[in-house]
Amino acid sequence: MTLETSPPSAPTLEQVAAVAGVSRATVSRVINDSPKVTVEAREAVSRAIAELGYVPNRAARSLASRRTFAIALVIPENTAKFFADPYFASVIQGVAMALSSTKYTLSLLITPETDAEKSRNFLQAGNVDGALVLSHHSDDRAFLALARTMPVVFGGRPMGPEGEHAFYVDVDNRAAARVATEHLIAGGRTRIATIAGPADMAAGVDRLDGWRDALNAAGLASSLVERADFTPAGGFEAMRRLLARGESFDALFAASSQLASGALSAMRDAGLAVPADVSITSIDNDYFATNANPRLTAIEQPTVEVGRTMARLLIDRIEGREISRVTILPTALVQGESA
Amino acid sequence: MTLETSPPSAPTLEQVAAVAGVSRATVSRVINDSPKVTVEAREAVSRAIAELGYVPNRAARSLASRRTFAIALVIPENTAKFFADPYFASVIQGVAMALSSTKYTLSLLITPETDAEKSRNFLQAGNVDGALVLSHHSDDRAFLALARTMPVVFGGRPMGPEGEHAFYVDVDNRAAARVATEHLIAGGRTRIATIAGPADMAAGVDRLDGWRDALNAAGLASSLVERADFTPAGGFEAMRRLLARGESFDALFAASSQLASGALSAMRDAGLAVPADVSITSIDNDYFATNANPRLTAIEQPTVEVGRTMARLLIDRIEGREISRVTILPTALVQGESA
DNA sequence: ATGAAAGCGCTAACAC
DNA sequence: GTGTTAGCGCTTTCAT
Repeated sequence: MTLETSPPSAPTLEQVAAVAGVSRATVSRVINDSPKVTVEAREAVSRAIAELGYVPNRAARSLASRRTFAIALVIPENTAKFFADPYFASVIQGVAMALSSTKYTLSLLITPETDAEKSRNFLQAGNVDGALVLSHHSDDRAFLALARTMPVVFGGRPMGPEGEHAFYVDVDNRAAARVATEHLIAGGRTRIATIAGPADMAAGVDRLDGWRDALNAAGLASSLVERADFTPAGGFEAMRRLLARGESFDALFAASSQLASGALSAMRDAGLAVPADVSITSIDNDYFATNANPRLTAIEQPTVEVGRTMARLLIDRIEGREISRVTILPTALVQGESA
Repeated sequence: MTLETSPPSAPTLEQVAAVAGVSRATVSRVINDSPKVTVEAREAVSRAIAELGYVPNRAARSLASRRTFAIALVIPENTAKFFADPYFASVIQGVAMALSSTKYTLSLLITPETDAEKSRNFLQAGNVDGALVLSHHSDDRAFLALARTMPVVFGGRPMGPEGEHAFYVDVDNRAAARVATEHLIAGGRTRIATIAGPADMAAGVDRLDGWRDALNAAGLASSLVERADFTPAGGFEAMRRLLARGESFDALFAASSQLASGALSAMRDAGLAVPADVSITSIDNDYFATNANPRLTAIEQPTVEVGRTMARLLIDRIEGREISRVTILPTALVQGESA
C-alpha cells in the first residue's frame, strides 16, 4: 500500500510562475509566443516548464481564450454505412495524421441524420474551433449553414445552392469517370453501360457526366444507365435491371467499386464472364476492388491525402491564413483484371 | 444580408436559468441528472434548454468538474508504421463507434518514441479522463506507469513486470497460433517452419509458443524458427535466412500476414510454389492476407471489436464501474488458398 | 516588458 | 429541493 497523496495533480501555470520568479501573465505570454517578453524571462520560464513537466490545461485555456484547439470531423452517416465504407477509415487516418503534429485535437462525430441537430448544437456551442465535414452524403444543407458560423472544410463538393461558396477538398470525379470509361473504349468495347450513384450526391452526378463525356467523344451511345445507392446491394439490383432491359452491352463503368462488386454477383448469376463477355472499370481502388474476383480495374483516389489536406486547410483558416476555396487532388487508374 | 450581431454566441447556463426561472445550480443539476430536482423544475429547465438550443460548454464544465469527457487513444508508433498497419485503422473505427453514442470525445495520439514524454505530459496534465493504449509496440513501460495515475485500458497484453496488473483487451495469440499450425498439420505437413515476431512483444512471444504447442502435441520438430519485425521486409529477410539453412520444410506458420507477405516474395524468388511445395498460414486476415497471391489462409482477429471493447471498458472504469482486468476476444481461421 | 485583477461558464460544497 | 458562493486554471485588459 503506497501512501496515496491526493491525485498527483499536474503542475499549474502558477507554480511555473513561482519557480521562474515571474508573474502568471508572463508565463502565459511565453506559452503563447508573445513577442513582448525579454529573453531572460522567456528562458527562466522555459526552464521552469521543463523542470516541472508543465503542460497547460486545455479546459482552462479554452475557457479563457474562447478557443478550444479541437476540431470536429463530422461524418453524416449512420454507423452501419460508416463501417461498410473503407473511405471513411482512410480519411480519418489522414486527418489524424495531419493533426498529430499540431496542438489540435480531433473530435469524431458520426451523426445519423436523425440527430444532425444534436451535432450542430454541439458544434455551435463552441466546443470546437472548426469542423471538417465528409460530405459523401446528400444532406449537406445543415452543414452549409454551419459554415457561416465557423470555419468548415468539406470533403467532397457539397451539393446545394450554397455549395458554391464552401471550402472543399475533392477529386475531379468527372475526369476520373471519363478516364475509367476511356479505358473501356481503348479496350475495344463499344456498348458501355453504367451504374451511376444517387442524383443528389456530387459523386453520383459528376461520375455520370464523365461517363457521358467519354462516350460522346467517341461517338458511342450513352443510354444504358441505372442508378443506385453506393452499396453492393444497390449495384446488384441495378445490374439486374440492366440485364432485364434485354439490350446487350460489352462493358460496364460502375460509379464505385461497391457498386461494381454487387454488379459482379448479378452478372455471375446471369452466367456472364468478366472480362470476357463484359469488362468493368470503377472508382475507388479499395477493399471492394482488390478483393473482387476478378480484381477490378479502378480509379484510385488519394483518400488519406484528402483527410490530411482537409485538416491542414481547416487549421489554416482557423488561424486566419488565406487558403483557396477549392482543392482538387489527383487520381490514377490502377490496372486490375476486369478490364 | 442579415444583421450580423456579434458572434452568434451560444446560450449559457445562466440564460437557461433565467428563462426557466430557477437558479444556475438547478440547471446544472438537471443537466447532470441529479435526482434532487422536482419534476416541475426539471421540466421547466428542459423546456428552456430546448427553446434556446442550449448545449453546455465543455471547457467550463471540465474546468469546474475536473473531468474532461475526453479519452485518448495512444498509438505508440511512428506515422510510417501507423499507415502501414491496417490494424490501427480498424481499432480506431471500433473506438470511434463505441464513443459516438456517449458524451466522450476522442483524442488521437500518434506518438513516436521520441516524444513519448510529450504525450505522457499531455495525458497527465488532465486533458483526458482516461487513455486507451494500443500496445502493439514493445515500449509499454511509460504507459504502464501512466496506468497508476489514471484509468488506462491496453489493447494487447502489455509486456513488462507491471503488465500483470494492467487492464487489457486481447486475443488469445497462443491459441490462435496453435490453430493456425494445426491447420498445416491437418493438411499433412510435417516439417513446419515459423517466422516469429519480436521477442519483446507479447504477440511475438505468444504466437511462437502456440506454434510450439501444436508441434509438440503432434510429435513434430520445432527447430525451424526465424525472428523478424512484423513487416513484409522482415518476413522477406527471415525467409531468406530460413532457406539459407538448407533444411527443407513443407509448411510455414508466419506470425503475421505482413511477415507472410514478405516471405512469399522470397519464396517466389527461390522458385518455391505455394501451397504445392510449402503451405502457409498466418495471423491477421487483413489487407496483406487477402491481397497475397495466393490468398493467405489466416487467423482473423476481431479488430474493430477490440477497439469497441477497449472504449467501453475504459468508460466503465472512468465512471467507477467494476470491470474485469482481462478480456479475451475470439479469433477464427479464414480459409484462403495458401494452405 | 511586466504584473494585478477580472473574468471565461460551469460545478460543488454549503446553508437554508 | 433550491439558491448562494467560491473557485477550476488560464488569458487578457489595463496600469505601470
